[in-house]
Amino acid sequence: MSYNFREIEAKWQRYWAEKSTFKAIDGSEKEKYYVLDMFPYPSGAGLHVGHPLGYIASDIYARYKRHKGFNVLHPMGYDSFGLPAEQYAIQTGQHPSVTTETNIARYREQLDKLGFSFDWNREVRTSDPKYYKWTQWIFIQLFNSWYDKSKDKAEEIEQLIEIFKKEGNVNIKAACDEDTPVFTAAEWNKLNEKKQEELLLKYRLTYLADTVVNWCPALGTVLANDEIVNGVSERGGHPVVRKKMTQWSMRITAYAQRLIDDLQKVDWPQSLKDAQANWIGRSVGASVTFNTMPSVDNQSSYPIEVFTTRPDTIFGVSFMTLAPEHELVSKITTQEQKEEVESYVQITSKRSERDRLADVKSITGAFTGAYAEHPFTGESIPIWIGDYVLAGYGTGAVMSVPAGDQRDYDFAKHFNIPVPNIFEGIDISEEAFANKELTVITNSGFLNGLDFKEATKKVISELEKIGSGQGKVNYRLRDAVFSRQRYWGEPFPVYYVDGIPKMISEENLPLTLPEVEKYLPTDTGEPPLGNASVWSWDIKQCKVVDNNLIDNKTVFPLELNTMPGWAGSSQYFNRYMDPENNKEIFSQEAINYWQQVNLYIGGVEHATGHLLYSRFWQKFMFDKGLVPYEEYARKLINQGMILGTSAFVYREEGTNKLISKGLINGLKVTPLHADVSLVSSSDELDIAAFQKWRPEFKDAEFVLENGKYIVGREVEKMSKSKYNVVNPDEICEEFGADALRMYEMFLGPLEQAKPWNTAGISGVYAFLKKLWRLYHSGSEGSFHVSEELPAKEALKTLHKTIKKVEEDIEQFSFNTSVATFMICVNELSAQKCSNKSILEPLAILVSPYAPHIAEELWEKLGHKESISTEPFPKFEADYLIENSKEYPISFNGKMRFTIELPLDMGKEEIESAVLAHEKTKAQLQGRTPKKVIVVPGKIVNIVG
RNA sequence: GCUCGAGUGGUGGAAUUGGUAGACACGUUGGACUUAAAAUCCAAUGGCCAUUAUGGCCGUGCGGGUUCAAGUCCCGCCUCGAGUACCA
Repeated sequence: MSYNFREIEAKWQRYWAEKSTFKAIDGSEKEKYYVLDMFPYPSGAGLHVGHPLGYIASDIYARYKRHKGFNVLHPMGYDSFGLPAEQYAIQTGQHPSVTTETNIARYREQLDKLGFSFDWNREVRTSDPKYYKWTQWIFIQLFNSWYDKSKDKAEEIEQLIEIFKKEGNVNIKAACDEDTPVFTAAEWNKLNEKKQEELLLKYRLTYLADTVVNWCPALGTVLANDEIVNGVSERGGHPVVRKKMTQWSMRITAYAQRLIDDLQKVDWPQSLKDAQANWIGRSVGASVTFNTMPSVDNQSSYPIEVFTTRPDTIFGVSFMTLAPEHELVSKITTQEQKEEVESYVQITSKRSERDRLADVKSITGAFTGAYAEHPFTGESIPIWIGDYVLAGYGTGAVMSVPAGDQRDYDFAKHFNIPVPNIFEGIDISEEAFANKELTVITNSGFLNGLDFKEATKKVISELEKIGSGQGKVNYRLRDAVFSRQRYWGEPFPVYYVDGIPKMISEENLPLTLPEVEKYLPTDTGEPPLGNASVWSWDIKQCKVVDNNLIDNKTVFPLELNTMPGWAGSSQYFNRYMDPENNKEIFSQEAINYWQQVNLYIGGVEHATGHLLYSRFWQKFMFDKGLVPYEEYARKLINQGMILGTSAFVYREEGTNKLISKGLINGLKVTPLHADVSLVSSSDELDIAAFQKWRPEFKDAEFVLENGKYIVGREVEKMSKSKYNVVNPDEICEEFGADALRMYEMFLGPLEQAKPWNTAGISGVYAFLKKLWRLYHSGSEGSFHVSEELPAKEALKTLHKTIKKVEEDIEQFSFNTSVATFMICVNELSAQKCSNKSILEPLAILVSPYAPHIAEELWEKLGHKESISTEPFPKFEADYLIENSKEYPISFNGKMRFTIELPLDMGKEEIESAVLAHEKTKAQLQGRTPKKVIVVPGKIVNIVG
């Protein structure tokens, strides 16, 4: 009987599905363990071999944990809202839900072939109304909350209203809009409802605001910062422009500090934590207000607020710079400078973001003609505008200290502005001195002689005294724009009364996505939902619930934007705990049992997107008392990308000749991608198949070497457009899912990017066949195990393997455990081992990696139940005959000797041997011997 | 520029965290079985030198250092990759 993986794999996949083998039990007596994968967006291209890498790793770990006696939750679902299905709809008219359904079916089929132990009963889809009901629900909770900075916690908006009624907002410390006015209780109570609502919007955790957004005309939508790469859209590479729009935003900045601090609570890769901390970009400094000086043109004085990390250098200010977009620019510019300033503002606004980024070197700016008063010296400081100051960071204005900042220095030199030196003993004739640790301040009034720390402290207290500033922490992180002008996303549960947003009542959720005629913006430029005709009907239904606000006659407009891609993915991990619940987002029993994700595996590309937003939502839910942990994923691993090995043919320029790689020798050639499936493992191109694939080369001349056309190779990202995609289905067909699973693990460390090479799979395939043969040592390869007691040697091999495999899995070194299995099977084969007491535990060991073959062997060993919850074999050190170890000791590279001794003994032996050696050596060198100290198991230390 | 990370055979990668570098696998070469191929099995495989078996020297990006002992630790470079970018 040979290893027929096709039959075996189909059989066990059917068995698992029928018996619901991997169903996670809510509230089981067993200890819980939650293993989560980042759920995929079901794209039309299907899976390539790179996609399942993380899923295989998590599956191995989940299966291992089941063997270790845990009640494992290992769910899967789909992030099924998204742009590609919508774009396909625009092109073809096919409803995105149909496209999505088809793609999901294909994904499911591909996933099933790989033998994952997912609990499919818990599947979620973000585009399913039963699911997005709860995405909308969270949105409402955010809308009804504000952030109390004094408690560092989200609170009910009702509570805020009560405070406003009693004492206004003077005592409130909240995360709110910058432009929130101060008001008293009396003033609040006098306001009409609309005005009150407008003020409340400045406090709500999700709010409507005019924001400058990244507008992508080609995609017809707004993009978040993390959806833009190098100034163009991540998807499609279209240009992006800045545009002002009214949008929903999420007040994630309220949580900036907690998002940084709590990184300490999680076991995540340091690089990912760094990326998040950088993205949030905390900087400590002060906010300082400079007042403009009244002039002939301008009698009034305006305050200009700046943020600086170097308040200690305030006496070195020789000018101020505003971003060209700063709102004060038009107000303070003098008649004389008007023309120059306006033309400069014109030029900079025309420059695209991309140009601005590309051109960092050239220094541009214009003088406004206005001056500000220095808060301490009273000197007049010229106010400039320059595009090196960004409107979007801090206050869009800086106090320029050329002595301490290189950009200010360059600007000053370029425009002949003085550069006062405020650093003792530092030469600033060539460049600015930005190292704050290494100097003391001088020429700075009351700050003279102080270092950075002391001066900063002192200046802040002085600023506070004169009311011109205070210490401040600034974050790079912006509030997250939450509106998208798309069809295929969650509708907002929002309607408008007199321009004021209202939430649809919770019992009326979900507000389902309506049908539309076309998926493009309306003729009047409204988002695609504006095309829906059935929404007014929906609204009338709402009256049943919201009868105070909606009657049969009045139709209130609904929000026409939809939510962004990250909305649905910010809560799915908790929803898996209780996915069918239609009354609550999840029951308290479910969340209290499953608590949080123990292991989360996914790609690092979500570092500043999904992984940040979902932490924010979790913290909010924690504040609301809905979840027991402030962080939802205790441990996270980023699996590395599997890269493709692209193949190239080389066309000689200006000809239709394709030159074999070895014959290029300086010829001018254009490399062209060739589909990797047309190339043999020895890099030979199948010319006939290639011509069929690319009819334009039907008449091309192929210049061969040794009768072959040899392609060039290059490692690139695996992608359809590079024709280097390897399909897992084909691998499964040829070698089986078990071989694919083991090979993906064998390729290299989980977290590292590594190139795919199909040829290498023969090694693990041969291993599986050898493993099979180990259990089929009977005549003609029939199944045979012996009941005899195993040889010592075999026991040693087994226990060595148990130890290593367990250690490897715990450390996620799956690649080395595959090697361990190979060694194990080779040794057992050589020993002609067929003992049941060896082969039974071996099947369990292999089972997380190659579950199908393990189940089959387990059944043949006479077991009726699935192998999946069999206890993991116990390692017993006694079986390792290897209870002594050789300690090599070499001195000077010349003398070399080895001591063999038991592991836990032999201190004296080592000591005396080393001592003897040391004595000889000391004698040779004519000195007294050093003391020799031997640490058991840790070899030797010599102390002088 | 800044912040992380990595450089080991022809290739992917091991190395008990300071203790015999190159496990395991691919590839290559030779052999067995076969009419042949596939499959399978065996042997060799870092480089150089020597050879009658035994051996010798060099070797983990480069240059220093610590140590009896360095791929591993320290200092200074080089190269590549990822993230971020006029962040005040």
